[in-house]
Amino acid sequence: MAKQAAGVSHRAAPVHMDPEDVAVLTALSAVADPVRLKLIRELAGSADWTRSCGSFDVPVGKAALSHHFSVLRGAGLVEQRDEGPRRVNRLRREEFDARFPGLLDLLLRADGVD
Amino acid sequence: MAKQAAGVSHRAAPVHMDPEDVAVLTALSAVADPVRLKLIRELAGSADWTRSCGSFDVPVGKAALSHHFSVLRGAGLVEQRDEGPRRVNRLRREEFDARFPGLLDLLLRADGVD
DNA sequence: GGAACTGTAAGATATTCATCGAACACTCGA
DNA sequence: TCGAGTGTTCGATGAATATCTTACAGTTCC
Repeated sequence: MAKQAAGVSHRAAPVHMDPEDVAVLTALSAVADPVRLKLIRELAGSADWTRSCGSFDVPVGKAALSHHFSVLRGAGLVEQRDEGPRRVNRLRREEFDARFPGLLDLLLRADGVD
Repeated sequence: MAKQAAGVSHRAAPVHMDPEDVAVLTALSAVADPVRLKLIRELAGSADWTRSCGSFDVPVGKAALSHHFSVLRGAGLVEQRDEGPRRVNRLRREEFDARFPGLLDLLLRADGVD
Protein backbone atom coordinates (compact mmCIF):
# COMPACT_ATOMS: atom_id res chain seq x y z
CA MET A 1 0.00 0.00 0.00
CA ALA A 2 1.22 3.51 -0.76
CA LYS A 3 2.15 5.57 2.24
CA GLN A 4 0.26 8.82 2.83
CA ALA A 5 1.95 12.14 3.50
CA ALA A 6 1.89 13.33 7.10
CA GLY A 7 -1.09 15.44 8.13
CA VAL A 8 -3.26 14.32 5.21
CA SER A 9 -6.68 12.97 6.07
CA HIS A 10 -7.36 9.34 5.24
CA ARG A 11 -11.02 10.10 5.34
CA ALA A 12 -13.15 10.50 2.23
CA ALA A 13 -13.32 14.19 1.45
CA PRO A 14 -16.83 15.62 1.63
CA VAL A 15 -18.53 15.94 -1.74
CA HIS A 16 -19.27 19.53 -2.66
CA MET A 17 -21.66 21.03 -5.16
CA ASP A 18 -20.83 24.11 -7.16
CA PRO A 19 -23.64 26.60 -6.47
CA GLU A 20 -23.70 27.38 -10.17
CA ASP A 21 -24.89 23.85 -10.85
CA VAL A 22 -27.62 23.84 -8.23
CA ALA A 23 -31.24 23.95 -9.38
CA VAL A 24 -33.53 26.51 -7.83
CA LEU A 25 -35.80 23.80 -6.44
CA THR A 26 -32.85 22.07 -4.81
CA ALA A 27 -31.78 25.26 -3.10
CA LEU A 28 -35.29 26.09 -1.96
CA SER A 29 -35.91 22.60 -0.60
CA ALA A 30 -32.62 22.68 1.25
CA VAL A 31 -33.50 25.95 2.87
CA ALA A 32 -37.14 25.21 3.63
CA ASP A 33 -36.39 23.23 6.77
CA PRO A 34 -36.30 24.56 10.33
CA VAL A 35 -33.18 22.68 11.40
CA ARG A 36 -31.20 23.64 8.33
CA LEU A 37 -32.35 27.23 8.55
CA LYS A 38 -31.07 27.32 12.11
CA LEU A 39 -27.75 25.84 11.01
CA ILE A 40 -27.38 28.46 8.30
CA ARG A 41 -28.17 31.30 10.64
CA GLU A 42 -25.87 30.05 13.34
CA LEU A 43 -23.14 29.50 10.80
CA ALA A 44 -23.61 32.99 9.44
CA GLY A 45 -22.93 34.35 12.89
CA SER A 46 -19.54 32.69 13.16
CA ALA A 47 -16.25 33.18 11.39
CA ASP A 48 -15.35 30.79 8.57
CA TRP A 49 -13.90 27.43 9.54
CA THR A 50 -14.54 27.94 13.23
CA ARG A 51 -17.59 25.73 13.67
CA SER A 52 -17.46 21.95 13.72
CA CYS A 53 -20.63 20.03 12.85
CA GLY A 54 -21.25 19.01 16.41
CA SER A 55 -21.06 22.54 17.74
CA PHE A 56 -24.50 23.63 16.61
CA ASP A 57 -27.45 23.97 18.92
CA VAL A 58 -30.11 21.97 17.11
CA PRO A 59 -32.50 19.43 18.62
CA VAL A 60 -31.47 16.40 16.57
CA GLY A 61 -29.02 13.56 16.99
CA LYS A 62 -25.70 13.51 15.22
CA ALA A 63 -26.86 11.14 12.50
CA ALA A 64 -29.65 13.50 11.45
CA LEU A 65 -27.23 16.38 11.76
CA SER A 66 -24.84 14.68 9.38
CA HIS A 67 -27.70 14.27 6.94
CA HIS A 68 -28.62 17.95 7.12
CA PHE A 69 -25.07 19.02 6.39
CA SER A 70 -25.06 16.70 3.43
CA VAL A 71 -28.15 18.45 2.09
CA LEU A 72 -26.59 21.87 2.66
CA ARG A 73 -23.47 20.79 0.79
CA GLY A 74 -25.63 19.51 -2.05
CA ALA A 75 -27.25 22.92 -2.31
CA GLY A 76 -23.90 24.67 -2.51
CA LEU A 77 -24.58 26.48 0.74
CA VAL A 78 -21.88 25.04 2.95
CA GLU A 79 -18.28 24.04 2.43
CA GLN A 80 -16.57 21.58 4.73
CA ARG A 81 -12.99 20.72 5.47
CA ASP A 82 -11.50 18.09 7.73
CA GLU A 83 -9.45 19.43 10.56
CA GLY A 84 -8.15 16.65 12.71
CA PRO A 85 -11.01 14.64 14.10
CA ARG A 86 -13.60 17.29 13.31
CA ARG A 87 -15.17 18.64 10.17
CA VAL A 88 -15.33 22.41 10.12
CA ASN A 89 -17.72 24.51 8.11
CA ARG A 90 -17.95 27.65 6.11
CA LEU A 91 -20.97 29.41 4.65
CA ARG A 92 -20.45 30.00 0.94
CA ARG A 93 -21.82 33.52 1.02
CA GLU A 94 -20.46 35.03 -2.18
CA GLU A 95 -20.82 31.95 -4.37
CA PHE A 96 -24.32 31.19 -3.23
CA ASP A 97 -25.41 34.80 -3.47
CA ALA A 98 -24.06 35.01 -7.00
CA ARG A 99 -26.20 32.04 -7.99
CA PHE A 100 -29.30 32.99 -5.97
CA PRO A 101 -29.15 36.74 -5.38
CA GLY A 102 -30.91 37.86 -2.26
CA LEU A 103 -31.89 34.44 -1.00
CA LEU A 104 -29.25 34.27 1.69
CA ASP A 105 -30.09 37.78 2.84
CA LEU A 106 -33.68 36.69 3.13
CA LEU A 107 -32.78 33.75 5.33
CA LEU A 108 -30.54 35.75 7.60
CA ARG A 109 -32.91 38.63 8.11
CA ALA A 110 -34.65 38.53 11.47
CA ASP A 111 -38.22 39.43 10.69
CA GLY A 112 -40.32 38.84 13.74
CA VAL A 113 -42.95 36.61 12.18
CA ASP A 114 -40.94 33.39 12.40
CA MET B 1 -83.74 33.21 4.77
CA ALA B 2 -82.32 36.59 3.90
CA LYS B 3 -82.19 37.28 0.21
CA GLN B 4 -78.80 37.95 -1.36
CA ALA B 5 -78.08 40.90 -3.62
CA ALA B 6 -77.84 40.06 -7.29
CA GLY B 7 -74.42 39.04 -8.58
CA VAL B 8 -73.06 38.20 -5.16
CA SER B 9 -71.47 34.78 -4.77
CA HIS B 10 -73.08 32.36 -2.34
CA ARG B 11 -69.83 30.50 -2.16
CA ALA B 12 -67.42 30.76 0.74
CA ALA B 13 -64.85 33.36 -0.14
CA PRO B 14 -61.29 32.03 -0.36
CA VAL B 15 -59.22 32.62 2.77
CA HIS B 16 -56.27 34.88 2.15
CA MET B 17 -53.11 35.44 4.11
CA ASP B 18 -51.48 38.82 4.42
CA PRO B 19 -47.88 38.37 3.19
CA GLU B 20 -46.74 40.44 6.16
CA ASP B 21 -47.94 37.68 8.48
CA VAL B 22 -46.29 34.84 6.60
CA ALA B 23 -43.28 33.13 8.17
CA VAL B 24 -40.18 32.67 6.08
CA LEU B 25 -40.39 28.90 6.35
CA THR B 26 -43.99 28.94 5.17
CA ALA B 27 -43.07 30.95 2.10
CA LEU B 28 -40.07 28.78 1.31
CA SER B 29 -42.00 25.54 1.70
CA ALA B 30 -44.77 26.88 -0.51
CA VAL B 31 -42.31 27.74 -3.20
CA ALA B 32 -40.13 24.64 -2.98
CA ASP B 33 -42.45 22.49 -5.05
CA PRO B 34 -42.28 21.90 -8.80
CA VAL B 35 -46.00 22.17 -9.43
CA ARG B 36 -46.40 25.35 -7.43
CA LEU B 37 -43.32 26.87 -9.02
CA LYS B 38 -44.84 26.21 -12.41
CA LEU B 39 -48.11 27.79 -11.32
CA ILE B 40 -46.32 30.89 -10.11
CA ARG B 41 -44.32 31.25 -13.28
CA GLU B 42 -47.31 30.71 -15.51
CA LEU B 43 -49.32 33.16 -13.46
CA ALA B 44 -46.56 35.72 -13.69
CA GLY B 45 -46.79 35.54 -17.45
CA SER B 46 -50.46 36.46 -17.52
CA ALA B 47 -52.39 39.60 -16.68
CA ASP B 48 -54.10 39.82 -13.29
CA TRP B 49 -57.49 38.12 -12.95
CA THR B 50 -57.27 36.48 -16.34
CA ARG B 51 -56.40 32.95 -15.28
CA SER B 52 -58.85 30.55 -13.71
CA CYS B 53 -57.48 27.71 -11.59
CA GLY B 54 -58.22 25.10 -14.19
CA SER B 55 -56.40 26.95 -16.95
CA PHE B 56 -52.90 25.99 -15.86
CA ASP B 57 -50.83 23.38 -17.59
CA VAL B 58 -49.75 21.20 -14.68
CA PRO B 59 -49.78 17.39 -14.53
CA VAL B 60 -52.08 16.97 -11.54
CA GLY B 61 -55.79 16.44 -11.04
CA LYS B 62 -58.09 19.19 -9.93
CA ALA B 63 -58.14 18.08 -6.30
CA ALA B 64 -54.37 18.41 -6.02
CA LEU B 65 -54.53 21.65 -7.95
CA SER B 66 -57.02 23.06 -5.46
CA HIS B 67 -54.65 22.05 -2.68
CA HIS B 68 -51.72 23.80 -4.31
CA PHE B 69 -53.65 27.02 -4.70
CA SER B 70 -54.61 26.81 -1.07
CA VAL B 71 -50.92 26.59 -0.14
CA LEU B 72 -50.09 29.54 -2.37
CA ARG B 73 -52.84 31.60 -0.77
CA GLY B 74 -51.53 30.63 2.65
CA ALA B 75 -48.12 31.95 1.69
CA GLY B 76 -49.56 35.26 0.56
CA LEU B 77 -48.45 34.61 -2.99
CA VAL B 78 -51.76 34.42 -4.77
CA GLU B 79 -55.05 36.25 -4.46
CA GLN B 80 -58.28 34.73 -5.71
CA ARG B 81 -61.67 36.09 -6.59
CA ASP B 82 -64.82 34.33 -7.70
CA GLU B 83 -66.02 35.28 -11.12
CA GLY B 84 -69.11 33.38 -12.04
CA PRO B 85 -68.39 29.68 -11.95
CA ARG B 86 -64.65 30.12 -11.95
CA ARG B 87 -62.08 31.35 -9.49
CA VAL B 88 -59.61 33.73 -11.07
CA ASN B 89 -56.13 34.46 -9.80
CA ARG B 90 -53.66 37.23 -9.34
CA LEU B 91 -50.02 37.08 -8.32
CA ARG B 92 -49.43 39.40 -5.36
CA ARG B 93 -46.20 40.78 -6.73
CA GLU B 94 -45.77 44.01 -4.77
CA GLU B 95 -47.04 42.72 -1.43
CA PHE B 96 -45.03 39.54 -1.54
CA ASP B 97 -41.92 41.31 -2.72
CA ALA B 98 -42.23 43.81 0.10
CA ARG B 99 -42.28 40.95 2.61
CA PHE B 100 -39.66 38.75 0.93
CA PRO B 101 -37.55 41.02 -1.26
CA GLY B 102 -36.00 39.31 -4.22
CA LEU B 103 -37.62 35.93 -3.71
CA LEU B 104 -40.17 36.31 -6.45
CA ASP B 105 -37.52 37.58 -8.84
CA LEU B 106 -35.51 34.49 -8.05
CA LEU B 107 -38.41 32.21 -8.87
CA LEU B 108 -39.24 33.94 -12.10
CA ARG B 109 -35.72 34.08 -13.41
CA ALA B 110 -35.04 31.50 -16.08
CA ASP B 111 -31.62 30.15 -15.20
CA GLY B 112 -30.93 27.12 -17.28
CA VAL B 113 -30.03 24.71 -14.52
CA ASP B 114 -33.58 23.79 -13.58
C1' DG C 1 -2.19 -0.38 21.31
C1' DG C 2 -6.20 1.52 23.46
C1' DA C 3 -9.58 5.08 24.92
C1' DA C 4 -12.20 9.19 23.88
C1' DC C 5 -14.10 11.97 20.40
C1' DT C 6 -16.17 13.20 15.86
C1' DG C 7 -18.63 12.26 12.06
C1' DT C 8 -20.65 8.85 8.48
C1' DA C 9 -23.33 4.73 6.90
C1' DA C 10 -27.00 1.49 7.13
C1' DG C 11 -31.41 -0.08 8.51
C1' DA C 12 -35.86 0.76 10.70
C1' DT C 13 -39.57 3.80 11.90
C1' DA C 14 -42.56 7.73 11.64
C1' DT C 15 -44.29 11.73 9.79
C1' DT C 16 -45.24 14.78 6.32
C1' DC C 17 -47.33 15.71 2.17
C1' DA C 18 -48.53 15.20 -2.83
C1' DT C 19 -51.81 12.76 -5.23
C1' DC C 20 -56.11 10.55 -6.56
C1' DG C 21 -61.07 9.21 -6.66
C1' DA C 22 -65.53 10.22 -5.31
C1' DA C 23 -68.95 13.12 -3.47
C1' DC C 24 -70.58 17.65 -2.94
C1' DA C 25 -71.62 22.84 -3.78
C1' DC C 26 -72.08 26.55 -6.64
C1' DT C 27 -72.82 29.05 -11.31
C1' DC C 28 -74.53 29.56 -15.68
C1' DG C 29 -77.05 28.59 -19.75
C1' DA C 30 -80.30 25.65 -22.31
C1' DT D 1 -85.27 22.58 -13.98
C1' DC D 2 -81.80 20.12 -15.66
C1' DG D 3 -77.06 19.57 -17.31
C1' DA D 4 -72.37 20.98 -18.02
C1' DG D 5 -68.55 23.25 -16.08
C1' DT D 6 -65.60 24.64 -12.06
C1' DG D 7 -63.65 24.13 -7.77
C1' DT D 8 -63.55 22.27 -2.79
C1' DT D 9 -63.62 18.63 0.73
C1' DC D 10 -62.88 14.12 2.49
C1' DG D 11 -60.66 9.74 2.93
C1' DA D 12 -57.18 6.77 1.43
C1' DT D 13 -52.80 5.75 -0.64
C1' DG D 14 -48.00 6.17 -1.72
C1' DA D 15 -43.66 8.46 -1.85
C1' DA D 16 -40.29 11.35 0.13
C1' DT D 17 -37.80 12.40 4.02
C1' DA D 18 -36.58 13.49 8.93
C1' DT D 19 -35.29 10.96 12.72
C1' DC D 20 -33.27 7.38 15.74
C1' DT D 21 -30.34 3.45 16.99
C1' DT D 22 -26.53 0.91 16.12
C1' DA D 23 -22.32 0.03 14.03
C1' DC D 24 -18.24 1.65 11.93
C1' DA D 25 -14.20 4.55 10.39
C1' DG D 26 -10.86 8.06 11.22
C1' DT D 27 -8.21 11.17 14.44
C1' DT D 28 -5.82 12.44 18.57
C1' DC D 29 -3.80 11.70 22.84
C1' DC D 30 -2.26 8.73 26.59
